[in-house]
Amino acid sequence: MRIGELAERTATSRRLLRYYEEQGLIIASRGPNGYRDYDEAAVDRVIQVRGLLDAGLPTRIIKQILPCLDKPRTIYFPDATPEMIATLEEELDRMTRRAECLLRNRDAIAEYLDAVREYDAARPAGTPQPSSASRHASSS
Amino acid sequence: MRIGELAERTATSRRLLRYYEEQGLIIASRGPNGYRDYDEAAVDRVIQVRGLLDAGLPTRIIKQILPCLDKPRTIYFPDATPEMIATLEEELDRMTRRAECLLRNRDAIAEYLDAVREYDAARPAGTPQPSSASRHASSS
DNA sequence: TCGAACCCTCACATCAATGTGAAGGTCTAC
DNA sequence: GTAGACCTTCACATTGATGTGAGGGTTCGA
Repeated sequence: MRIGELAERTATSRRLLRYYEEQGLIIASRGPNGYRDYDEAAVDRVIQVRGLLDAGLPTRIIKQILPCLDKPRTIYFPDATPEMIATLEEELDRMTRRAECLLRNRDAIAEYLDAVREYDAARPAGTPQPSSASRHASSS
Repeated sequence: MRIGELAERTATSRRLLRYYEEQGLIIASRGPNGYRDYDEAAVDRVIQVRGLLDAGLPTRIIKQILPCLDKPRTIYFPDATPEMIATLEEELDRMTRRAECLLRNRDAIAEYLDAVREYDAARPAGTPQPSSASRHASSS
């Protein structure tokens, strides 16, 4: 498929696809006219890249870890340099911490929303609003 | 405490602290000389902001959700506009998806690392490396 | 054969999160 | 009272992920 289709199927701008290629995150063969040519797998690949990017990893890191994540359980240790293993371990850590933080804050938001919904349910439309509500007390 | 101490205690540059303040993420009172003056709670606050930032939320959003996350279970619904609730719900979703992606990829990396370690354990130093290993087959 | 809809590269613009440094005030200790 | 270590604001630089547009080729259908 050409870049336009890939862009549409991954909800990613052409510009970004070219950028990802430039960063070595995806590869494309070229037709005789110079047009990029992608295979089916590129769709998943792009989606994964976007996921990692959205998860906060920089392209530099994604490029390093991507080969280890190839879906068809390809175990190819040969080019796993110790340096790269170190990067992976580090990033694993960082991701875990990031996810924890994310979930912690997410739960806090969810809790808040629940409380708000309960409040709204108990006090349907038109109920007078207290101009300024309970202020906090204890620290940290 | 003054900005220097806060910077040290949160491992955040002074510049960034001023930036967060500019973005409305933290507040500081001022001494008679114009120096910023932070209370104990600022430390946690900054750490939380950094966490959210690291989790991928832009300052714009953090500013909106931060008041709902105040630790001492402060329930103050009055200023929870419907618009803000919507933002929260949206962000909640986004965070959940982000966390999922993060964990999915983290697990994939962990799995890979485990496999590598097993491989290394079975084949201690000096074992000949196959120049190029198994390539994948199935698609997607 | 013309126009629309693709594609290419190149390059500059933008935005958020940061760094860095200049020019200057304040506080403290010697 | 002066040096050093703080602080202030202002402003420009940078980096990574993107947008946008110019200038130009290709493909295809009317």
